[in-house]
Amino acid sequence: MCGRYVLAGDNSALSALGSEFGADLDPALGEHQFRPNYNVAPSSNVPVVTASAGGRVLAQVRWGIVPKWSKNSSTLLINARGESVAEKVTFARSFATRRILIPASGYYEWKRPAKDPYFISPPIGDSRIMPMAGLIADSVIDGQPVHTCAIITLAAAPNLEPIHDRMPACINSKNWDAWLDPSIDVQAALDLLVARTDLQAIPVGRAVNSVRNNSPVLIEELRAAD
DNA sequence: CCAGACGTTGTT
DNA sequence: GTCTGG
DNA sequence: CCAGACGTTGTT
DNA sequence: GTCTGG
Repeated sequence: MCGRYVLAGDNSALSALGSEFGADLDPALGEHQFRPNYNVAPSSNVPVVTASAGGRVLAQVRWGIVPKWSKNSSTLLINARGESVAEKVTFARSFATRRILIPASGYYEWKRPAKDPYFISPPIGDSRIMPMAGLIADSVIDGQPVHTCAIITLAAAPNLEPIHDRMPACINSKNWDAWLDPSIDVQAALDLLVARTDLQAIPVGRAVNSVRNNSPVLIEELRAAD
């Protein structure tokens, strides 16, 4: 699954990324500054690329959908299974019309049973960004309407399976346009979900466990003693 | 008809 | 709210 | 996802 | 054990 990830880019990097996606910064963000985040956790606000009337926008939404039927806000849907996302009542409408890309440099996984943490990312030299497939929903949190998102997951690629059996779905860059287009067929959108086979996993230190820790050190490969 | 799930992951 | 299970 | 609180009254 | 916070 994907319950913690990394977005190393700062404001300028994300602006550059924005142009890569053909996206402008959401005017609603004002002078908002994006900072590199080596420990992105559920319930935090994350940058996402969405389609908008005028083209595409790099906006900020809260990670974790709180379903409308949920009385408290403790039900956080941070992932949606690609195998069923188009059918589940909770996700179907969002999947059909509100697909997004969630920029990431890589993500963390905790290998059971010891919960050894790993950082999983594109190979060195490859594009430093790995946009994950996601969707947006409208939630109500503390009585306020909030845009929230979830990351779509698939069965893990064979090389990652020893660590965990799920992984975030990605979209080939040539298909970003189609993915973000709310008018394409649901089946066509499903067909764009990819379980990348070229990601690399490296063991990292347990410092990543605590979200209070947030620095590039977290994604350095663990050597010798833990 | 009403009750209870509705989501994911991991664990039992 | 809406669907499924009993 | 994991970490850390989870409780009250009164005192500093 | 379970909930909240990050």
